[in-house]
Amino acid sequence: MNVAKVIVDVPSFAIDQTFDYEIPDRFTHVLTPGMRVIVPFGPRKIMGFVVEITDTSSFNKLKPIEEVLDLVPVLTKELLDLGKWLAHRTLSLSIVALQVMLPQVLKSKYKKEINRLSGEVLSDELEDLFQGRDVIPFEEFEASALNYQHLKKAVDAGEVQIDYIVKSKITKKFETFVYPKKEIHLLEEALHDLSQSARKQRAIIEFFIENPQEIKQKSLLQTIGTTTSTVKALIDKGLLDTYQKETYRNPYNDDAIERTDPLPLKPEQQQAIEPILASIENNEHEVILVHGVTGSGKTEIYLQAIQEVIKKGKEAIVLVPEISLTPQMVKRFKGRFGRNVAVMHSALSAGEKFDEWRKIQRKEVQVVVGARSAIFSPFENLGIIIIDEEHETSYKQEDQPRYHARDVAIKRGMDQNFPVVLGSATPTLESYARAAKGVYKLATLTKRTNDKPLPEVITVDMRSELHAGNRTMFSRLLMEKIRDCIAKGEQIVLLLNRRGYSTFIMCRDCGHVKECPHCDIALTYHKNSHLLKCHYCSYEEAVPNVCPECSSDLIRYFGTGTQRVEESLTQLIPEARVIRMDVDTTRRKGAHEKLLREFSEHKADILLGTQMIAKGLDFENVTLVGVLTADSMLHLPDFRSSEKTFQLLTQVSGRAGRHDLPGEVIVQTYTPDHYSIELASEYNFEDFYKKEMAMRRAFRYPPYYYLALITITHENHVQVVQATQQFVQQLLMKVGPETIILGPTPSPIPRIKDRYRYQCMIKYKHEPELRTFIQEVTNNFKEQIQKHDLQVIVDMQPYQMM
DNA sequence: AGCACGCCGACT
DNA sequence: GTCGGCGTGCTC
Repeated sequence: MNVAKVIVDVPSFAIDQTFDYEIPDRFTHVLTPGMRVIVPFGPRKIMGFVVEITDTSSFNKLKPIEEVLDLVPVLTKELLDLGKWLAHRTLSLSIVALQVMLPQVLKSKYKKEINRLSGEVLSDELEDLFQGRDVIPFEEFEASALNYQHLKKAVDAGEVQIDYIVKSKITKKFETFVYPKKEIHLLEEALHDLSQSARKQRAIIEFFIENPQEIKQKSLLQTIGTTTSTVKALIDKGLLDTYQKETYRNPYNDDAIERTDPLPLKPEQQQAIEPILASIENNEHEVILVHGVTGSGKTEIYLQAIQEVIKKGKEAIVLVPEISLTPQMVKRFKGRFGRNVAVMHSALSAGEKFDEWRKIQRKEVQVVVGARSAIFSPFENLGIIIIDEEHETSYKQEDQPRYHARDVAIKRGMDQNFPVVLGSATPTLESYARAAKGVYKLATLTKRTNDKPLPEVITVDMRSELHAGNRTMFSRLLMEKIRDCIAKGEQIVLLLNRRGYSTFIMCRDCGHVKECPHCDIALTYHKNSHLLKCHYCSYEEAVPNVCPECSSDLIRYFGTGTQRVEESLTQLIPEARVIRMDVDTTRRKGAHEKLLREFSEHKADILLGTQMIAKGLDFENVTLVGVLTADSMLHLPDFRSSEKTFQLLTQVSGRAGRHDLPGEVIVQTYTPDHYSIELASEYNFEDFYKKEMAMRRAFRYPPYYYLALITITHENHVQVVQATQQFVQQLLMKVGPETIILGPTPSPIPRIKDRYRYQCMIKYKHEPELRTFIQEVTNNFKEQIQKHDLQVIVDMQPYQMM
């Protein structure tokens, strides 16, 4: 018998295994592993992935597969294996691991319908519900006053039947094409017969006599300057016809991008590319860390390495942090490889993502440039994976499956024998330490390609500003420099490092801070809507006029949102034209690019923004970069806070003076002596690395120790504390003596959406069975999880301590 | 997850 | 008696 092993779309602990199904004869020659199918599961129908095809099953009665959704597998053999590995690595459900590799539109939706069987007479109540229709959505029944018994009777009597529908969300895009239905000489004849007054119709016929091929209706109408009514008239006359053709959406207009040629490499670049080329040449897996200062030409190295890969007929994946932030980056790749590039990015619509994904699946491109999830691109002949800005935290997915794209890249590289290139001006300590140990190869670029020195960094101690009576957020030096700059017609980038801050409201009399009633976190004030919102649940409320605690009307708006900075900036320097970039001003699609374009066209003097302006931007005319609050991250409960501060300062400094004009950086801080700020201002990565490594060693953090974070949540405070305590105790009995388990402690946000959160942190050096142990202990809580709604969240390499 | 089944108290 | 609420167990 033909048997398919299927991972079904039920995200549950108890269902996390394959289920066997019989393959009906009509599918035997069609069905291969990696395809999606619809299978009966209990009383319902659901989607599942075929992971294996065999001829035996230990079950004696198998249900048949209902339907096959794909003609070509959506997951390759490699990706199926990768999914298995991913589920194990991140301790997540197989179905979740497989789903994450596919574009959103391939996920299924389920619907329940009540179908009336022909010829049957229903009860008056049911007739009312159907209102003459044959099928109604199940929700209509649920919303009605009828009870379930009533429906069941009708089902048992064979009057109606409940159908379970699997809906695939595929949205292919179609465009209308117009083509001549008659031969040219017949068209010429028709031209004679057409009335002289039908000028537009004549124009169209003349057009087709010139170019008798099909043409996109849209462009035809544009060139002629008419509307569909004209085309329709000609169709009615039998001269033309139209049809719908599937097309790709084109979010980036490739044709407008100018092609570029490889640039000659400088000696340092040449040295850096050697090991990469060697690894490509020998089909040998190798991780190469390219540590290069900003402007040292890392991208050109990537481009030329990819060129080599393409020459061998293989494919390349390039990961970049957040692509919409760097349209310049996309342009560089499209400029070199043209239509051979697919772009995968979170700002694309679901349909656009699907189109790009299909270009990869159909092998129409050899290069993918994309954000984190592009690491799962279904290439089958990979020759290289490049991760640019390797230190970026966005490569770690913060919900299930909690994977790090770097780990996935290295796994694919090892299995398929190709190099993985990690590039950064500020590598993570983990990667740099591995390079130092010789696990990775290290290539260092110390010179900028334009031979200009890195901009000078001046730190300003904001404490002495305060002592001198300056209570604004701008130091006197920064003000002076900004005015200078504007006077010279040069531009400024101002970074407000807002992480760790938010705008909240506080009563000045009693100190009361308005918090979310469902989460233990201060509500954030949104000026546009004049509402207080919670960033963790969807709660929002109006801003109170008086303090709810003490009825004082002295309510103060705290924190330093970009809006407030913008306001005080325009107060201090009225002539400054400011572009503000933050979540509020970039929410709309394309808003990002628009703001950046305006700035590059010098429609503003100052670009003010959060982290999103720190990366990858390149403006000729920017000579001054100001960091308003360099230390706002330092005090967060995060062992990486020094590293993140160092990285951010280095990145943002690289934004100044990239071209002919020399640049300058002003860093405002309350802790000018902190090593991450001091060393970043000297561009001294080596010393920072040594210093930070010593700290990590002392406090037993990565890269000396591995981490795992277990968070347990429940509505009841006492139960969470108890459960977490038991979890820690049970785990302690299993792990080795070297392993440290900290906790239980409340999570940094102790309550979200009315659920209390406790966590424990595991620090370990060598614990090969840890995953099994965690699974075993979690299993002991099975009952509490299934019956009492206890939640256990495991994060194997946490980046955020929440 | 989501569905059916079955037990139990409540209600006209 | 019948209705509906909730706990339990199962899904190839």
